[in-house]
Amino acid sequence: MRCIVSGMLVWERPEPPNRPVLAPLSREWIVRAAIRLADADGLEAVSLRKVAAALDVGPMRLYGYIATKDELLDLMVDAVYAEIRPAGDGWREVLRSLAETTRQAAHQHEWLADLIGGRPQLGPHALARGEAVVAALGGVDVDIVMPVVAAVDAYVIGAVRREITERRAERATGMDKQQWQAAFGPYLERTFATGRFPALATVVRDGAHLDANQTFRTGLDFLLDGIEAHISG
Amino acid sequence: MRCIVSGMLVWERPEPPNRPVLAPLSREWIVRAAIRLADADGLEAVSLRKVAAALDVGPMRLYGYIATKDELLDLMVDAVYAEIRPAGDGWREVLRSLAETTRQAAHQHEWLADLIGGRPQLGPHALARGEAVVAALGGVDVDIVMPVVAAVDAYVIGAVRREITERRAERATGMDKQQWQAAFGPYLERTFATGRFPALATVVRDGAHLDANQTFRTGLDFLLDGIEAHISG
DNA sequence: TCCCCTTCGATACACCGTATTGAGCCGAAA
DNA sequence: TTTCGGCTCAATACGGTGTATCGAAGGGGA
Repeated sequence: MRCIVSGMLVWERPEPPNRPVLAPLSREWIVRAAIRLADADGLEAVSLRKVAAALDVGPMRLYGYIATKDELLDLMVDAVYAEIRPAGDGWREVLRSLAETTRQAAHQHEWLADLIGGRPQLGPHALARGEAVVAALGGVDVDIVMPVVAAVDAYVIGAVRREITERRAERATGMDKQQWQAAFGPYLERTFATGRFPALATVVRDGAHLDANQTFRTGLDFLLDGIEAHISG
Repeated sequence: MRCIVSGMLVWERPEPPNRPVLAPLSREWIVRAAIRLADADGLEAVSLRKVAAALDVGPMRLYGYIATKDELLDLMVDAVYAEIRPAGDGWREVLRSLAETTRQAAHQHEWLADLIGGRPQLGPHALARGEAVVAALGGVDVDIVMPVVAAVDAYVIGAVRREITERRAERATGMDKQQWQAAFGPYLERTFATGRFPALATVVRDGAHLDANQTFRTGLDFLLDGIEAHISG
């Protein structure tokens, strides 16, 4: 008697499940599949089951490469950090480039807005980004490099988050800005009509309305101007 | 035969489920219970089932007051915005107070870091906060009020997010800063020892290390200095 | 050739948000 | 006064989640 399983004869048994070629796998493939899902349908479309299905693999296979779903999210963020490489001459251009490329990355991967700043970034690509920034800031006093980079990072995180959030809200109601204003306009009109927010109403009605690019750059310029005063002033 | 349910006689039937006093409920109670849960055990401890249980109520009762869990989260954030009221004389003190009180709110409700900036804030308390800020900035050119407030908001969102994230990481590994450095120190040591991040290693080793308060205020001062140049310069 | 031991992935579990639906109550018609 | 129809409301049910468990399959010694 040789290796008869559960009493069935060979003929009755299905082909052995360990196909000679079991789908090869790697952390990178997993992360790429997850990013593909997130780019297409948002972060909530990323589940271990769906990622595994996209790779034609059982869900638990993934646990050979990652210990937890959070780790997968960390890897996704680190993969995006690989795209962020500030460039330019002088500290100001480097920091502006840092901010702009981060923003661009968030535009390409909107789910980044949900994760950025949400957990410590110690992955190789995040560190490489940090190295590139700090190296390019070589002329700056070593004692203020960290707070300066931290401030720019903080601003970018918050600005990107709000920008993507607003973009989603617009997309959710209709499709373009017209529809959004048509949807929320009445609510705000009604709210402002109560007279409880006079100053706010004035600013919203009379103030200049900047587009997303202008808003981001204006705030960034504020920050860089303030930094400049401490670096060269 | 009057009103006999499922063939049981009165004596066998339990007391009618519509007790004369069915637990009273309101949006505010629901939100308060949710915030209590989140304060105690983090955002992931907030589930409609647990909130309902805390109120001694069936989960579906909540849907009479909120349409979706996201709405509950919105209400939680708006409830915290009620605590945020900037004060002070002059635009600079108002904006600094705005940033500091927001940060304090996040310290009392760490889960705020997970939500802030993550969805449009149009609730009454958020609008009231906006009104207070804008009203206190009466002397500022109406065309730059919005970008200025947006910039400060963006910085605060990002800074708070990173700060809370770091605090959690420290708490997760051990309990205090010593333990954290003992846990991640070796990893960073090893990583820096590879020589791949020389500039970063230099800054981390030689640069001044600011605590959380100093880091927050330093970045905020950068931003406010830059704003000042545009307002009064 | 047999057996242990490791590996690994299918099954199972606890939990989630919420759609469905059936039961119970109220008001109107008979 | 009784009956019936519509409505409200919450218990059940459903499809999904992340991951612990564990039994089966394969490989390496004896």
